[in-house]
Amino acid sequence: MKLDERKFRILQAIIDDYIVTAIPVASRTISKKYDMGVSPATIRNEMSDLEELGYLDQPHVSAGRIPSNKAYRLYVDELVGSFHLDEATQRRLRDRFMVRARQIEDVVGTAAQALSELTNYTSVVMTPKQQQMRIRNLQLVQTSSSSALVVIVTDSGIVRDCVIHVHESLDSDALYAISKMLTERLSGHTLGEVEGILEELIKRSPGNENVARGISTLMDQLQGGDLPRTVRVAGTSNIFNYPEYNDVTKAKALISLLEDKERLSELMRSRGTMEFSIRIGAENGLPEMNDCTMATATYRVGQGTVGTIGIIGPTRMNYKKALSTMLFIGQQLSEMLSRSNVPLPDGSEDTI
Amino acid sequence: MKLDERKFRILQAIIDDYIVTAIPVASRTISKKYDMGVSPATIRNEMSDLEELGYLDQPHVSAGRIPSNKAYRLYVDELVGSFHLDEATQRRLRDRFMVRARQIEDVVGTAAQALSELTNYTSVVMTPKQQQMRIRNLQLVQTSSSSALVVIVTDSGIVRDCVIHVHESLDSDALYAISKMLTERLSGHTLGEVEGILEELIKRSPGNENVARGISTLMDQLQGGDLPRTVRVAGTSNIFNYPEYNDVTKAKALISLLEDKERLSELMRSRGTMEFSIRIGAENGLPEMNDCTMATATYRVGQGTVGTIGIIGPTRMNYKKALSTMLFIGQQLSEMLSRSNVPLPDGSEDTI
DNA sequence: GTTAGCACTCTCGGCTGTCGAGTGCTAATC
DNA sequence: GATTAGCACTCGACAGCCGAGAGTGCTAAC
Repeated sequence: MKLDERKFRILQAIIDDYIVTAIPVASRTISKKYDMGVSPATIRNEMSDLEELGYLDQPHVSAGRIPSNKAYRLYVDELVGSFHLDEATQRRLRDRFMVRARQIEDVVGTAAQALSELTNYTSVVMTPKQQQMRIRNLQLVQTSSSSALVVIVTDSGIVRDCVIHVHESLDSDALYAISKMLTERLSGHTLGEVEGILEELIKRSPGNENVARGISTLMDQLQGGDLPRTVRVAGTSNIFNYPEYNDVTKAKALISLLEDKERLSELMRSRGTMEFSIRIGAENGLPEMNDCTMATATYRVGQGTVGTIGIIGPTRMNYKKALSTMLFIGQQLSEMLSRSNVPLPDGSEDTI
Repeated sequence: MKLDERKFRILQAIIDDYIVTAIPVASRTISKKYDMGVSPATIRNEMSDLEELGYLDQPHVSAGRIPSNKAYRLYVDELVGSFHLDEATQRRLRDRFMVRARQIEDVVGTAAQALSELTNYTSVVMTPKQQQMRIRNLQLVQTSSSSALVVIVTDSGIVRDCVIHVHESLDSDALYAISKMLTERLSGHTLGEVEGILEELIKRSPGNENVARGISTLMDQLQGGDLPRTVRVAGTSNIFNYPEYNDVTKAKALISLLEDKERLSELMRSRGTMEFSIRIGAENGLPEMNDCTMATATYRVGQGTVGTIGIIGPTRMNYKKALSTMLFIGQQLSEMLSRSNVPLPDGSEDTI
């Protein structure tokens, strides 16, 4: 049996209907509401075929049909490429991203917020691995007589910092001198390369061992090799908008997952670096995500560095809207973080 | 009718029982389990009196009694002063706070996490107003040819930063010179005083107007006058541990509140600066908090600056445990943030 | 003042019957 | 051969009912 034109249209209609109503779709509904030009009985025959083909499920014999995950898969595969966000929303989003970026976490927070508000689903945004970022500037700032803050500015204007111990004999001027020296050596290199360079530095000028080792340890932290990267979640309570999560234990399981940043970043990391990925229901591989779809997309910071942005919603999510919003925000994020100058709004007053 | 010794003991027993079981307490339970030495019938008479006095409610005629908010109020008032956390937990908590503090947000995050894990309730921690913090050091770090990061280190080792525009003619050395000058002028002053000082600076040396104005605008932001201050929430999913929130709509309302940082900080701000405050049910003034107790305590950063730490749980919360944990963590937080040196763990290697 | 005894009330779970929605099948029709 | 009308059938949702169990309030006795 093949999936001919009409079967496909019927399947599409069923999915469209189910996405908004969340109740099993009856043959009569399709026949009337979607103007198929055939009677319910015919639709029923087709539906029966579709069920046999694995595209439809039937909760019980006297209920309508609901799309199976296989159906959603077909549906989104068909959809791919047709994602376009209306101009008005695009404009509004662009404005929203015209803010000052400081720590990458802030930008990521804005993105998560926007994404969940626009889609009404829960959004998850993960900061990228930072090995590929290039250092532009490094500076030590005295925080007490024996500690200093290392501030690293990367080529995309992103700032990272960390407190380290310093020897008491080093005053502010000495730290500045060290900063200049380090900036000279390290600028243009990626965070990933720093370790090697510092090692060499230690070999060549043994006097500075401690400086180098300090920075090196710091780098490890900043790269966050195996550490859980920062994950921002927004719109958690949105899951209650969907009857799928009227069941308290289900809701609890999902919310617990959203709170567990480790598992969540594991989940997102497993998507690899494909431009985008959609996992429907069991494809996610987690029991608490069995009636969820998680869609993710990557964004770029500079060259080669990727972060992940995603949405979590019921399998019957409004794929078209959700995905186009997500992809657009991902683009915006990439653009904003890859401009070598952090943009400042026009008319900004705080100029020195 | 007065609340004599025995009535009080009975009330206490009812509350203790209800706190753990969450089911209405029967006269027989009290008589047997709490060893009152009188028969259920006597207890019933007393309970009847207690109900008349407003300390007990009865869901329906053939159910046991549940404590009213008035009862909880009496109970916690009686409890005040007897909060003590066992040594083992204290030790564990102290260890947990022996980490590197950088941004105040990080410390606050740790505190929130610890509080929710230990109590099994939801925790909320708000960063303090920062007007009262004293500047120790200020440094400008070049982030691009036309922008710089202002890093401010306060007397408690807390770091704040912000990006500002700078004139293209200023190179790294020039920025360092400006930093030194500003540090000299501003160190020892509170963030709140900066504005005045900068104004004077502008008057005296008109050449530097832009510098000063830039920093001043920044200060406004950092103080966050009326801006919502940072609020960290942890253990959201804990609310599902309590049958009070088996109702999805209730859970949704509360979780939405927890997500709305503006309302949440408003709620916490309204507590004033008392050492601690406990609001039971309707005392919170929000419909979604009607079966919740919210307990808050203040913590200090340096002198005069206070932040708020709090827990949200069902009205029948385990007050003794919850409050002693909260108060202890508040203390730890104060201590850690008020030590003028940010502590570093022993054996730390990253020393320059 | 305390308590035993008992009638009374109310909730909860299980069971039943009805209603309505929707299907599957068959036979007639195009 | 595809489509459709008609009808029997199935199943879930819902309301109503019943009995069991929990717990009280009251009364009368101690």
